[in-house]
Amino acid sequence: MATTETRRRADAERNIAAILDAALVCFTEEPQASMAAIARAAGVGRVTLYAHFPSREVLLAAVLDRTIAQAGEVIRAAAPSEGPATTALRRLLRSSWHVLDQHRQLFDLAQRELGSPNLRERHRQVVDHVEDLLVRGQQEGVFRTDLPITWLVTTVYSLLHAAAEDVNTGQLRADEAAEVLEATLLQALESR
Amino acid sequence: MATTETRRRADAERNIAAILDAALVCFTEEPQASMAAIARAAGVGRVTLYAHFPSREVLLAAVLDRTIAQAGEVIRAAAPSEGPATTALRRLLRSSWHVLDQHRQLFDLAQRELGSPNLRERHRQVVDHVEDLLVRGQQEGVFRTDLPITWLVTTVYSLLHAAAEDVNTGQLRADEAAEVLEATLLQALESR
DNA sequence: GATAAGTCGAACATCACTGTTCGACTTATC
DNA sequence: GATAAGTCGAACAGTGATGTTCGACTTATC
Repeated sequence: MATTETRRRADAERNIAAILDAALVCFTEEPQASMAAIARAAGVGRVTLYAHFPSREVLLAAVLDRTIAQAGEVIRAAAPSEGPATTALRRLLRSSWHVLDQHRQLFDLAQRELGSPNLRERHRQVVDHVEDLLVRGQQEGVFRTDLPITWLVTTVYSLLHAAAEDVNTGQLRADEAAEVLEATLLQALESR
Repeated sequence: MATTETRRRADAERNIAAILDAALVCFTEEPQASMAAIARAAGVGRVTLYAHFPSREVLLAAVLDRTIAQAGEVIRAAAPSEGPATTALRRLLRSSWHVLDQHRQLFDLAQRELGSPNLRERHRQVVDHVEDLLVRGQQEGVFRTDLPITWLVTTVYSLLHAAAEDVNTGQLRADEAAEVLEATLLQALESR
């Protein structure tokens, strides 16, 4: 698939994966994480890190790409355009609140550090799935129409993120998160 | 009130106020704002900044203290323990969503940069007002009781912050914010 | 209008992070 | 088991932030 010139060795491949894993964790839990800290977390020398990702910017972009791809897959798997909007939203929350939150946090970071105009495109592709679902719910008459649609999207992402944070700080159990989110969001979005 | 040894000169007093104003803005819109940037924003030399606030840490603490005090006053002015819980929440949102958001953001920053155990106390004093109000609403039977109270508090702060951010990015007009927040929160919290 | 208080720019030391180079070493791969 | 690919520590230069010091200057205050 990705063979530029010579094939990569197996251990290099493993290290790259370890670095991306570690970088995702580091970036999301501490946005200013240094390259040294990421290398340490990945169990890899700093030089090796730079061998694969020539700059912090490149690494961040790589992590972002990978997370966007994952988010895309997870959303597609939840089939947000199938069945009634409420049950579709339920499915989406159950399967992907965590991935969507990572995506959101990385996007915030990338926007600050890369100041990206083209980035917005890729972000849209993920956000739009949620927006489409909400619009569909409005057309079905189950979601409220008295507020701007952008605000409804914001509401979903905002509570998603809040739940993820509460899980991180131990205020909420991970297995409760989807349930609590569902109960809160469905009622908040419901049409009267 | 605060005369340690000799009285401060009027221009010094003015500069301190300008610095605190500028620091609040800088910290909330860019958490890693440098001391040089803050000094520039305050229209003051870097040395003057250090003359009044010997370190970044001290400055942040001062900004935090001031914001907590403001938040306390604003909340007290909204009389959250008077009248029905729903109208009290309405009053609180109308008068103080902006201040409460600044408080939240500064608290996040302070928690990261100062790693504060004692800070939590001061934070509590502000958060508790919201929590008390929510508990009161539960007792009155108007707010839902099927979710952890901590999550309800999180919901309020999270949407507060989301609205503030949407105002910052121009997605929401400042004069709409309170209304939109009110519509979303009252429905999300409502008991069935 | 004298004096103390305050401001400010320039320059300094220190520190942490970024990214790079080197050379020795290890390990996958054929 | 030879070779190329990959790892790694040490050491380097560059940058940008934090605090500090100095000395000249301005400005409240009595």
